[in-house]
Amino acid sequence: MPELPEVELTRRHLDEAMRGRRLVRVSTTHPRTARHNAGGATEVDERLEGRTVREVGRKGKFLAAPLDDGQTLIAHLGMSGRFTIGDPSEEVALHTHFRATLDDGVEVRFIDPRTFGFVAVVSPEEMVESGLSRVGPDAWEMAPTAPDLADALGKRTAPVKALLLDQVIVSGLGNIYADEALHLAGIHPLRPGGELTVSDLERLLAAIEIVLGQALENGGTSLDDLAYLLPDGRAGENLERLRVYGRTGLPCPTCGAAVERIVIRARSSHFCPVCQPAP
DNA sequence: AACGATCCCTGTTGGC
DNA sequence: TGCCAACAGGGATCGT
Repeated sequence: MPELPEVELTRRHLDEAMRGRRLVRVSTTHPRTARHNAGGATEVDERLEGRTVREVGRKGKFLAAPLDDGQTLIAHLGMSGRFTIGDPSEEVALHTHFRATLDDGVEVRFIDPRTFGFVAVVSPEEMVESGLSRVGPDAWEMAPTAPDLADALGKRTAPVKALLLDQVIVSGLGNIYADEALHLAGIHPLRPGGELTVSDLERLLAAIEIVLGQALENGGTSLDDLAYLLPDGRAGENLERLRVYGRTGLPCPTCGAAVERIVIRARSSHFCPVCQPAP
């Protein structure tokens, strides 16, 4: 699944290809991909065509590209979305829902089998109304300090795992890296968020930085099913570096105990029962 | 307000 | 071997 590292690697490729480029022709071909614009695919295409991309940025798992007229192109990879950058003559892959031809002849495509992702174009006013304005501090670029995080968690009673997935508190973590960071920090996923000490949170923030940094260095995590691929078609190599995610029953890399799996908020959580003591 | 459940979707997997 | 139900999950939405 694309989480912060995969989105960031995608951003770098898109910025390289799109910065300063004009969108000559845009074609959105799936209604769910355009669902965040009331006018659907037609509106997305019309509002994007002719615009020039200033740069491609990112906040959490959202890609946000400001345009020359003040609008912003927003994209989310959902759980199966990926971009490709290439020649318009290349064969169009199944589940290609968005295509944009740039003024240098390059074509950017969005492929998303499960359609959890989307492409949207918003004005500054619409930006305020959109979910993007509510996205919290980016876990990589502007991670909060431990005291700030303690403040944000307050007396929250929800499991820390659920709170890490809440993009309002810290943005960019998904199921894989949340599990990985909690393991590295030695924190059980069911610990109530508000009960974590500043010391716990310092270890957690350090773990998040390590886990995300390692994933970025390794080109992201490509699961074997709906493999996440970089825009250049390469697969990430971080899968083999995962410590607990998807490793139920296998030995914990730290102590050797069998990794366990439980369900929290309808999401699988993997943890070591020894290194991450139950609350 | 906070929390938890439900829904969306389709490729893959596992059980019979 | 073949079929089909179950599973995976980010975020929006809704009920409590």
